[in-house]
Amino acid sequence: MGITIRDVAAAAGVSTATVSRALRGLPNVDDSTRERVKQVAEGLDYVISPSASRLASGRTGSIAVITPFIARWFFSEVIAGVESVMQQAGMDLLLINVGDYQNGHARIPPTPRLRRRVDGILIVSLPPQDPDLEPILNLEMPTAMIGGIAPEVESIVIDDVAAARKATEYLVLLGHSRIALMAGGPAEARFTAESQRERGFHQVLEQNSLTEDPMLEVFGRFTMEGGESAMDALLNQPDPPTAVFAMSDEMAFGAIRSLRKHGLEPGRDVSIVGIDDHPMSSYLGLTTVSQPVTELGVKAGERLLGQIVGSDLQSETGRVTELPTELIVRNSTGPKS
Amino acid sequence: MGITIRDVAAAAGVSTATVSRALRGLPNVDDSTRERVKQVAEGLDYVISPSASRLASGRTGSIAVITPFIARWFFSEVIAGVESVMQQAGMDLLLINVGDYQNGHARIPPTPRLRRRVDGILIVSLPPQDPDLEPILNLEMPTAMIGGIAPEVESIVIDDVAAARKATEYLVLLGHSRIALMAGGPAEARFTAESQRERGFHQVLEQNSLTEDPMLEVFGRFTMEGGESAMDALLNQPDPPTAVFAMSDEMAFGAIRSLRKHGLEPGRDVSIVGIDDHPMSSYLGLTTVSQPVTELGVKAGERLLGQIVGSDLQSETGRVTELPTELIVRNSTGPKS
DNA sequence: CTTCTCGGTGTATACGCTTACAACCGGCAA
DNA sequence: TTGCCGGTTGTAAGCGTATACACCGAGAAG
Repeated sequence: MGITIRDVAAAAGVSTATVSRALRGLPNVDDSTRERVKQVAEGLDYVISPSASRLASGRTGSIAVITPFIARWFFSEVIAGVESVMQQAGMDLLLINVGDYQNGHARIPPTPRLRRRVDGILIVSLPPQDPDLEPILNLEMPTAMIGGIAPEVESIVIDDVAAARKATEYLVLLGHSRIALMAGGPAEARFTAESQRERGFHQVLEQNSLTEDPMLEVFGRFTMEGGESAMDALLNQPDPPTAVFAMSDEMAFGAIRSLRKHGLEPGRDVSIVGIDDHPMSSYLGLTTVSQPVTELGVKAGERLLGQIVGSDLQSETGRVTELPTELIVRNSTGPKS
Repeated sequence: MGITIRDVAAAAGVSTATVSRALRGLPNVDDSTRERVKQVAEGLDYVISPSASRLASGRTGSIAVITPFIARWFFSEVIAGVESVMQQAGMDLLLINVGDYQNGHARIPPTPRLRRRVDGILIVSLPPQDPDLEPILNLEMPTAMIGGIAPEVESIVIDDVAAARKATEYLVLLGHSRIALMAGGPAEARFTAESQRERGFHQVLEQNSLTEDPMLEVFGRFTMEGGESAMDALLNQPDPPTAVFAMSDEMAFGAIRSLRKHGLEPGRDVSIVGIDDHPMSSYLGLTTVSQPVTELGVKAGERLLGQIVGSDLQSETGRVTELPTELIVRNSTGPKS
């Protein structure tokens, strides 16, 4: 049915080996020969069979992207970034959604599916210490990670401690002293980023000799709804905070909504800072610490490709690349009244 | 390096053929034999080589999803839906981002990449009449489409005419007569959905004997920014509309922002209706016509799978499935003052 | 008892490409 | 003239699985 490399070889009057070499741009092919082969291949409308190529060469030409979500903003942006790199490199990307780790609905990471199927693995925002991840990391395959650091694995991250510090310091600068922390969930089973952000938050409190009130730590599951009810809870306390550092913009959106519901004005009555710079943030006037999300995907993709093609497995492994973040002041923050 | 089907066969004391049959659940294998083979395979930590399997069987076990965007809300939701189906079916999905058709930045759809690489193709929201799409549709491969209808291709859509009618009728019901239409772009190179929504809009105007003012048709490129400037333009007209039907929620968000910027209150001074029921819509109180986005992906995935496995190529082809929409009234709409 | 049927299994080839290795060829140094 | 060398090309052996076909034995049908 399909036309094969043999047809091309016959038509061009060369051997299949030469066709293979010519078409893949290998050296050791005479220019005129290569040109002729290309012409013939094009004329015959020949397209290589990936399965055959993969079987013969042992390279799969695809990488796996393992994420807890596909549709959420952060993840879809990251995936888009990775895709753009892989598209250029001619690599396929295999989307693997393991479900929401934090809430325990995770599917087990399908290690066996990966074994002979991909040349590299990109892990996005999964807790590196998760036991389910171990078999994957033990696969001895080029691997990169976004938003998490594991030994021997190349990582692309932002400086989450610094990001949290920027947010918190700004709130302190505005005169706030009762500052709430809106995390995703309790300390168990936290993403790396989450722990780091908490660390940065606490550092700043400490350096400014502010007392830490455990009542002011709430969980918003990184969703708008979660953020809203977390803020509700804060406002119902006898001595509510005057400022909130939310670990994500989406939680911050929820918090703002809660404020409005209680007749409070963000930036005047209560200050809110998020992290992300979600497209809606400028819309809602949310002060936030931006992170280059698409860029995270692009960089990680590039690094992973580097590992795969140039076998710099040795030199690159374990390297950590930090991408910059920036405080963006809008009007969800203001001086303590 | 890897262990192959031969190793399993030897260890289980059967032929490779039997192993192949046993592991894939084919009939004609004795239960006890099958069990033993499975045990051995598991014990040996055997995993099948997809490339070999694909080469031998001719099935690739993957489908292509062709979209103009990956990260935008609608598309990432659709992709998530498709992924969930494919994951269950053990199919890989190959993401192919062709870039923004409407704005002409499109990469050419990579037909050759598809030829021997996938068992089916899912086209999401691309204009079916686009000439670049023709080679893909001519591939004679199981194909499905979301948000577009082409002859001989199975389609999953919403009734865009009806959706637009619901939105527009509601505005008319509220007493509005100068109603603006916020489309994505000019009539050339429109998505199917876009044309249909325009049709529904005009139908309602006509049925209510409302005059159509060409000045009241603006373009927002389906983005928030686009919606904002389109609304700006409307408000700067000598006789601005009292209501706007936006073809997407994101444009409606922009429109609301524009209103606020001009000191106007949505729902009181100007009414706005969108389409989508984007998660932010409830947050912003946007009246909208909801569509089951993830469900579109799920259904399309299922139908495509149906074509691929059961060779009901004949019966399914050309079928159009409509998913329901619903008007959701919030407070961006109100009676004409 | 013979013949037929059919479930279970093995044999062996095909799938389409990559690549190690061998072969060839012209030029150039010895 | 001979030998060597590097660039170019061909030969052929896989890569790991699926599957058509042959085969075998046992129970059913006659």
